[in-house]
Amino acid sequence: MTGPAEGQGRLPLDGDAPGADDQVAAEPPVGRVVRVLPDVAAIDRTFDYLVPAAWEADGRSDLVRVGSQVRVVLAGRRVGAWVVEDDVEPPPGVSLRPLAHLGGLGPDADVIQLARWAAHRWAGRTATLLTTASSTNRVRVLPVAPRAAPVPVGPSFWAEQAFDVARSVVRLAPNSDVLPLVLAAARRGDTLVVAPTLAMVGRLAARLRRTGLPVSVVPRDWAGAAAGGLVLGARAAALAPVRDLAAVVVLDEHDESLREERAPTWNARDIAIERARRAGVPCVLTSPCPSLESLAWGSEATPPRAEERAGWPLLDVVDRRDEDPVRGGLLGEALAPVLRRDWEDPEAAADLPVVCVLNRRGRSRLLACAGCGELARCEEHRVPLALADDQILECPVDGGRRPVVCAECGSTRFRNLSAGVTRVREELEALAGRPVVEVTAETDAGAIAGADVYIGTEAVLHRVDRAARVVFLEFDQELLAPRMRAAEQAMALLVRAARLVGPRSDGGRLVVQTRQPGHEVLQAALHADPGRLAGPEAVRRRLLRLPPFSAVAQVSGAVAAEFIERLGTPVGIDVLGPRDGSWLVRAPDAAALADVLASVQRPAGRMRIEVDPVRI
DNA sequence: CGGACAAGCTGA
DNA sequence: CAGCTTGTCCGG
Repeated sequence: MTGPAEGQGRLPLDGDAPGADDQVAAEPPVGRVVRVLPDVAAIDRTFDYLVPAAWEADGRSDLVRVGSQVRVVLAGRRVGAWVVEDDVEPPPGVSLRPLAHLGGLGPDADVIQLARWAAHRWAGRTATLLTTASSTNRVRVLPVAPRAAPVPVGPSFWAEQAFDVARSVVRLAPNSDVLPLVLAAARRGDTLVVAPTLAMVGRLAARLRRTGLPVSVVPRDWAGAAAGGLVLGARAAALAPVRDLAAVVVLDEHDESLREERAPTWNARDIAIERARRAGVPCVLTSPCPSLESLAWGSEATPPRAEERAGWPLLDVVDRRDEDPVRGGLLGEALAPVLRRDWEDPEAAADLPVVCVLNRRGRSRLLACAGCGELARCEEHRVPLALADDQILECPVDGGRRPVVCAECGSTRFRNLSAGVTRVREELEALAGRPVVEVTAETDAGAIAGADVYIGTEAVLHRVDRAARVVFLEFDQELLAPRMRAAEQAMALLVRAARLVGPRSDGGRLVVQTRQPGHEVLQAALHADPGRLAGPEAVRRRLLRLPPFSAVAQVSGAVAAEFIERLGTPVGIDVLGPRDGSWLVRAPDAAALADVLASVQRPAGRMRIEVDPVRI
């Protein structure tokens, strides 16, 4: 058994039926009793209530079903709750109170079980996930089930094939169309489609509706989803109602938007996978750059080389080591023609802007050798070294120190490469000879319109729809970020940019400035072959016993130390830290990690458990 | 979480 | 030792 520990603070397991000792039922009949899970922070257990006899008369009792939202009086106050079991035998000796109020219909028994699984998997409360699984407005009657419409036959053989295996990872170039795949799924019956952003969901829903298929977008149309047809949504859709689930599709499974940032840090991809497994239906993940987690989970289907190449833009790698290391700023000579839109076909993309990306995120300063331009980096951990003082270079991973000497040429002079967006904007303007608009996550939409050149952090890639060129002014920040997933995250940025500029056949082109032109991420994008990154990355992760070859949780907060102490070091579990007040708990796999995190009681006080942390 | 209650702290 | 604070427990 891998279920949660029994007893206080945990929901009963399947088959953990009350009244196991089957005594004579001598109690007087009390009427219908339901088990509810209150939506109260710090309570993760169930309570039993009577369905009021008066509800029989007006039909309200018919709406008391597993999943229904109700209000109950608990410890003297009215709180929201979900019915999680019907017709239960209450434990002896407790006086039952009646339900206080009926809300609307909620997630069905399967989704409740799924939410319980997810709460255990990510070490959080079931109620948090049930909130996500529930309608935002009250639903008492489901709409009439839509008539099954004929699904148009897509032109793609690969789309049909994807569903012949239970676990499929379909690699699709950034500018490939996913519609054939969704149609192939819809041909099997009610399908759940999870995408990272609502923007993507909206575009896809509009196209599907034009084919005449019944489409519900959650959370807006929760009731429609429950009634039947295709169900689309962002990450919360993984827990949405689907009438008769026949297939599950997760688009852009590598995208970190599929992961909830607040604890429990559940990932919609992993919930969708589990949901399909429980329902015994095929699950297909798509991505231009499949995550190692997905590749470990399912079988990868790759498109023909020519087709995949066609879906990527061209990539211009500007090797900044060649530039004058003393005089050169961020903006080398190679950028001038791009910024002045001085390219072969001046008509192409005439109305589209040039988008420049400069990530200040992480604030890690890069040091480049003043002699040869090589970056100061730790060979062992592949991260940039920081200047501890004037004489010492320090590795941010293990604190290892070495003298300020370039590993390539022996020079002892280094230059700091940091430069803020604001200053660079002015330099860009001078170089481009036209206005340059700065875009950050805070820039309001009205200010973003009609400029020829934009500059911003990676947020700019979310704020602009199309571009003639995307230029990464300083990509080494991404490639060398001291995070386990730095390479995958850098790849995801290139994918996003690739969609802004379009495929190479439409003139799509990316420009990346780097001092590591041979880096696997750049080689993968250059050759439109993400396998060139995934292969070596998997080797590294396996060697370091990092996910997906283990499962990790980060424990932080005021009472983290006490929690870690209670945890001890069970067999097969590593506890690393503390580092900056937080610990890492590592287990062989996600199930073992969940079990160990649930094996001890949490101390009272503030604590955060981040399962599958992104920034380790 | 928030109410109930018990165990500790203070002050005249 | 009342009156208050702080801590711990528990809710049907």
